[in-house]
Amino acid sequence: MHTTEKKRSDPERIASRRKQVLDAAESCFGSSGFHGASMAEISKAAGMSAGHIYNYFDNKDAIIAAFVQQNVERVSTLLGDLAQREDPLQALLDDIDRSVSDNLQPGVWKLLLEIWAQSAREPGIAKLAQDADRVSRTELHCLLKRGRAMRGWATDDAALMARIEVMIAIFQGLHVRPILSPDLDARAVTEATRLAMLPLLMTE
Amino acid sequence: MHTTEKKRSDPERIASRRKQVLDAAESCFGSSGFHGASMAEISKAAGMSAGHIYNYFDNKDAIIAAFVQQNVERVSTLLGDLAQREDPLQALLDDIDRSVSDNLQPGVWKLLLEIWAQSAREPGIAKLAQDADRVSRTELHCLLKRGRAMRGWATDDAALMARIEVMIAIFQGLHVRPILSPDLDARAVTEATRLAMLPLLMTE
Amino acid sequence: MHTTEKKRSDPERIASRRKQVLDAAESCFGSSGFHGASMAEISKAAGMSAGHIYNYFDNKDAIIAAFVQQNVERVSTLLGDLAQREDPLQALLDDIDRSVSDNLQPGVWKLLLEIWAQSAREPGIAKLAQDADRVSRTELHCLLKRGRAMRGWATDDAALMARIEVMIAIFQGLHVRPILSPDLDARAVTEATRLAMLPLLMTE
Amino acid sequence: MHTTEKKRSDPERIASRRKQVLDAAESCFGSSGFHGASMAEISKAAGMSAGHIYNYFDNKDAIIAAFVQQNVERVSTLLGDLAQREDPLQALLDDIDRSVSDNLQPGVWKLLLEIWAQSAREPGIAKLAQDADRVSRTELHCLLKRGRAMRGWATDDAALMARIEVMIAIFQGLHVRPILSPDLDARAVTEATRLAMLPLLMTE
DNA sequence: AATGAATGAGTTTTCATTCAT
DNA sequence: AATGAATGAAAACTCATTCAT
Repeated sequence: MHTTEKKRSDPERIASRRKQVLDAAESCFGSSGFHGASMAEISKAAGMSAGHIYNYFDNKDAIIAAFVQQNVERVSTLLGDLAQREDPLQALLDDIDRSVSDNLQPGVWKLLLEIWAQSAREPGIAKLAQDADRVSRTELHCLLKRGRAMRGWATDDAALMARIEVMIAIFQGLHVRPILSPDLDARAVTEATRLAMLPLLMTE
Repeated sequence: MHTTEKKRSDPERIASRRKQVLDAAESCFGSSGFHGASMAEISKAAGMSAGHIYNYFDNKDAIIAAFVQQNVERVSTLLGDLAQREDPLQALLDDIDRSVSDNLQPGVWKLLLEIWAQSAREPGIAKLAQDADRVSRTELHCLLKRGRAMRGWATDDAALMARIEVMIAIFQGLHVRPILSPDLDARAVTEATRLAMLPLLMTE
Repeated sequence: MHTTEKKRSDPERIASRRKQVLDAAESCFGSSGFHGASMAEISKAAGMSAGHIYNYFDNKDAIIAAFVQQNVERVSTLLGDLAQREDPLQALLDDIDRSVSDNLQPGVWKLLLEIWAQSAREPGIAKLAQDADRVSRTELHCLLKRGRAMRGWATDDAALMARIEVMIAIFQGLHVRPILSPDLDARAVTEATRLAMLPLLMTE
Repeated sequence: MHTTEKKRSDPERIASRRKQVLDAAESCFGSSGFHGASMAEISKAAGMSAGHIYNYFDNKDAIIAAFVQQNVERVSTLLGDLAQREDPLQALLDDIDRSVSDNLQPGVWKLLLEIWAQSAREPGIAKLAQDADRVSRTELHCLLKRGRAMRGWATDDAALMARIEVMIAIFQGLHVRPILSPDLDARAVTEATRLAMLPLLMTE
């Protein structure tokens, strides 16, 4: 049991255990919300005793924070893809189909709403979310600036940033729609979204 | 006992007491969220014992429900104004300045997020919010159809409804932005919003 | 309103109000038990505000006590009837039919059980019930002694009192039976009761 | 950790904890009644925090139910003894001394009254008590029928069952007597009880 | 005499967190 | 490393009782 290998405590075992907890938390938070999910529930889903979780996280808030961190980082990944593309403006337009239908998926918006609502209450959570959002905005700003440069358009940084705010608003707003309008027509909404995005992206 | 006024029992005293509780709840919900706000906290803010609140509301959920109801009804009022205007399409465009800065007000978005998150969890709350949203959508649909008719444009109902979804998404998304991007430039965002709204409103 | 008559406060109006409350209490106690019946419930049944009841009773316990008092006194009335009869032993036997079916009535045993259980907890209530029971026992003892004298039987007071205890036990036990054995055959039980009573009454 | 014993988790530790709670409940229920006994009181008597009790019982009602179940089962044990005896009729007569003095024990009748009163209110409790009572009646019916057969007596089932009802009524009534007549003469009552039981048991 | 608004103490119950093993 | 028994603080809610009117 203690030759030298595997079981010996620290390096990646801890990371694996934390992931195990965060995955369990994701499922619990999704069905019950941050408050509604009890440590007992999470520990059962994680296949780990409640007490043991405290060896990996200081307290429940730390789990929430780590979970939020993990989720706000996901967005960056998406932007990374865009950065690879030749013409980012066109790429964004082309991706609208996929983005819209992604955003309308339940299970996604449930958790995002939970995160946003929590950000509105807990400054600590707000900071995490704001930092990630700022990074995304900046990255997007770079991309778009490049795309505009390709087309020979001058860029007013403040104006472009405002357009980015509205573009993100559209997608984040689309997260809210399925809650309030469960029967919306996803295909038609995709069309309309493209209509709104077009001037934001393709106008000098 | 004085003239005819206040004190003796039922008709509007109850309404006034309920309002007193709902106002207190609004402030507590705003700072602590639905779950975080305790009845003790609310009762203190309402200047009323916790036990007494139960003479006006069956339980805490009933307070939340009444609060949500009150807030989702506010939107209808706004649409009522629009209905008065001669050219609703133009009116919407003209109002963007005000709408955007309204949506960026803190205290508004805090509570709306709370409501949306709660709708994602509690079917009862979801129903309230969905019903109100449906009414607003329908009303808006009427208005826009009329505006389009004035211009001699034909209307594909499904397509128009999808545009409405996106327009609402923009404004609801703008509620989320100040949480994640507290330093955004409201003026510039207003401009960008107009840019996105234009094709949704003014395209055949 | 204040000529001299009626409304002028004290003498019997108070008694009438108290009765009004006690009647209401009887119905509430019957359906909810002493603890389960709230003052609000009682006050509604009495057609009187909760606060006003406190002008006639010091507190809820006083209502319970008065109610118990009222009920334990009822028994005395029944014994009064027997005292009129020429041959009390025979009278008791003759009355078994009626007594048994009385005791099996629901609504009677519910309240009696409540009273007995309360007596087992509250010494104050116990005293009321014990005093009334002692009076009944003594009265019954007199009656039976007279009946035995008529037959020329000598009486060992202690032994006769013990028989009385058992006779009362039979009837009080019959109060319990319908709770535990809701389908019992009342006619057949009457027969069996007579069988058990006979030696207690008619043996030298 | 020592040998094989106690400490580690489930099988009988839970049973032991439940018993610990039920014993505490017995003492609290005895002095304060089901309603009067608070979880705080019970938890103190059980030497366990109130919250912890909820790991063993769903809620207070479940404690009451388990307690009632435990108590109504006790009766069956007594009947089991009788079944062993050669002549059950004679055995019942012989046991009257012991049965009567058992029934007059305080602490027994307190709790039984509580149970009966609770049965009169809560259908769930009523069912437990009725089921146990039915079993006892049936068992007793068997025994007596056998005893009668030994003597060559024919048995009218309904009539015999009615006698059983009365016999049980006598003993259950004797539970009530000490509350209302605390100074009764136990010896003399035993004699009188035998007098009443005799025709119920020994008559064709 | 009468109301019912208002209180506050007390109830059951939940749950994050700790700690002996 | 891992458990889960145990705690204690807080939550929502109820209700007898009081008191201004």
